[in-house]
Amino acid sequence: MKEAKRNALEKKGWRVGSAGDLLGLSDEEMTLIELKLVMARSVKVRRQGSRLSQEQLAKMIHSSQSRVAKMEAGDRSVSIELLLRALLRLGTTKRELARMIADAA
Amino acid sequence: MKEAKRNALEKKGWRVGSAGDLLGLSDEEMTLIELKLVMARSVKVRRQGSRLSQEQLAKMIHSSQSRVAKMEAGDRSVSIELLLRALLRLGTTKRELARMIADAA
DNA sequence: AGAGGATATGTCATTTTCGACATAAGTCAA
DNA sequence: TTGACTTATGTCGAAAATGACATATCCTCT
Repeated sequence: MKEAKRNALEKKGWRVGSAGDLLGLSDEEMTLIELKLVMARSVKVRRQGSRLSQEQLAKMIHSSQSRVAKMEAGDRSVSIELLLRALLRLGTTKRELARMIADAA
Repeated sequence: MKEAKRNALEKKGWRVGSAGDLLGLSDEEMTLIELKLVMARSVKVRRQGSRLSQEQLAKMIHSSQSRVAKMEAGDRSVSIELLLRALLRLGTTKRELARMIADAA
């Protein structure tokens, strides 16, 4: 993995290949991270496309502005469940979700 | 929703249409639940297809037999993340995951 | 410049999910 | 039947994720 990419991930709270973990993450873990990042980007694009503020989207999914911000930033503390909840609430179809996963990683 | 189906969900810990929640779950919440159940079934099928015990699969994903059992039972306490982890570890391709999501709900 | 709205970042108490363990309940061959 | 596996279910303290809140930063206006 490129150093710049690793640094970007670590900024978001991901621990990618720390000192004691010479080989880094497993393929499955990397796939999950990449999937989260794809979903995060999609949330942002879709929200902006719908001309909603983070605050408005937060209300729609019974969350908070700060959590939406973290979602879109790809923060490690955000679960796939919450990302899915947001995407579905933004009208993402199952077909689109499927495409998203197929494209991830 | 059919009463039998609701009862089956509640057995697994899901709260579907409790007394104070006359209208039941939102479409998005139902979709998430259905997705989890589809993934749960797939984990079981794939594990059995690979002739692995729950204990063996548990080790492969650094979890425990009881959690795998709960996964396959569609228990509410199991996250989509863990289900994804198991499916990926069982060799599920992104294409197959995509198909799974498109089929859900 | 300053005001107002949006977004980013950090923290915290509560809730959810976690692995682990014990144990019950199935399955099946000897 | 007995015994060895396997799976189901309940519980627990630990860890992760959550909504909420405060506050900082960033943009657009005027």
